[in-house]
Amino acid sequence: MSAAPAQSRPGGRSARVRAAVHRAVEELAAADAAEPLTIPVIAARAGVHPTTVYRRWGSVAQLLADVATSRFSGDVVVPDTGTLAGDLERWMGDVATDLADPDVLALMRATIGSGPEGGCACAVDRHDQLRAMIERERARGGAAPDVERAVDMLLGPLYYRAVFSTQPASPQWARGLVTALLKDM
Amino acid sequence: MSAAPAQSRPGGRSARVRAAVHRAVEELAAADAAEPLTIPVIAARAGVHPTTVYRRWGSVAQLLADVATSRFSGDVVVPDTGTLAGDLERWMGDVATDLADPDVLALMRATIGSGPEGGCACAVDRHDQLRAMIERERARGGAAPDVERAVDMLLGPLYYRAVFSTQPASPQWARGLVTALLKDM
DNA sequence: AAATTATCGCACCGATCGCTGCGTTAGGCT
DNA sequence: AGCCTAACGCAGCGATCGGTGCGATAATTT
Repeated sequence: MSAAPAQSRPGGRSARVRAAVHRAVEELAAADAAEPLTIPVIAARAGVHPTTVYRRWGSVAQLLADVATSRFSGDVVVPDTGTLAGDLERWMGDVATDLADPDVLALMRATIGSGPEGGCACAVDRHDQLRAMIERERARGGAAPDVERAVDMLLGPLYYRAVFSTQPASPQWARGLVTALLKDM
Repeated sequence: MSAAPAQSRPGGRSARVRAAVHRAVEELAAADAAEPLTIPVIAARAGVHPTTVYRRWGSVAQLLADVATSRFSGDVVVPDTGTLAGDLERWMGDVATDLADPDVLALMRATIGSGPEGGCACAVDRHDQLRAMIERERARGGAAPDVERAVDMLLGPLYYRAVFSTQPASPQWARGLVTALLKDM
């Protein structure tokens, strides 16, 4: 007998159920809060029994955090154009394009409202990506602004417009933030 | 008989009930989502019958929007120090101090999650205040940055840190954003 | 291929939610 | 002071939610 044989089973049907539930959450969050966004509703849309959702995730807040973490990680890759300005401009354009989708925004809003950890789950990955680009530029020998300052001047305005303002955050405008950041340093 | 005698009655008990419900929403939102934040719970905490809340507000989303509009309007006054830099620094310090309260943050998060209009309800007043200060400086004959740019560089980082980051937004740091904005223009 | 067991579906229960008549209280006006 | 009616409290009604046993299914290992 072994010590710990196989504690988890992440293949096949489990993965399929997980994908269906994630998709249902995104679709329901996109339907501007007309749907109550509760576990039976999510399960019904996913074609899955509510019991499964209760057992795997426990609460809507945890489910939303899981969905947000999956959604806001990995779909934007860190570019490598050779210069920090080029990297940042391309990356900001991609992030802005991703945030232009109303469905993505709705998911983000719902996640923020679900708990204190929700907001961080939407942004930590972007934070890490930004730090990676800046540290790479420094390793290359170039001058780069502080990560903290870059977050304030790039992610700050972008996410503010997405959540708090009615003004559109176009990729062109987002790229303009990069030049404003790199100008005075 | 008059045309429209008295369609509303905002005094006395109605005002008292409104204040109690608003207070209950703020307190429940501050109790980090452990409470379900539903109408019977809000009414019970306010010492008010649930029927009243259903009739006056209809849904939790509308109630939250009402509370947020009341809370994020008027508690910060537009200063008048004579210079734009002085006005902005004092104002940003006040706004940052207000946002440092975890209860205020919890209310903001819940409002954002309640509907697409929630985010705007938390920021429109600050937007107007910022525009007022900038237009006053222009009427004074001085040079002032674009309102749009000021929103991006001041409100953007401040609200981003409040919602998406774990980094504290101290009043000193918020005042520093003003000098960074006014430096390059 | 057979065994093992993590995972899912089904039926069901108590609790709570959202909402609606109806009577009562108390602001606002003459 | 007295009337009028907006606003509130009470009782109760479907409907739905969150959660629990128990058997069935299928992913993984031997």
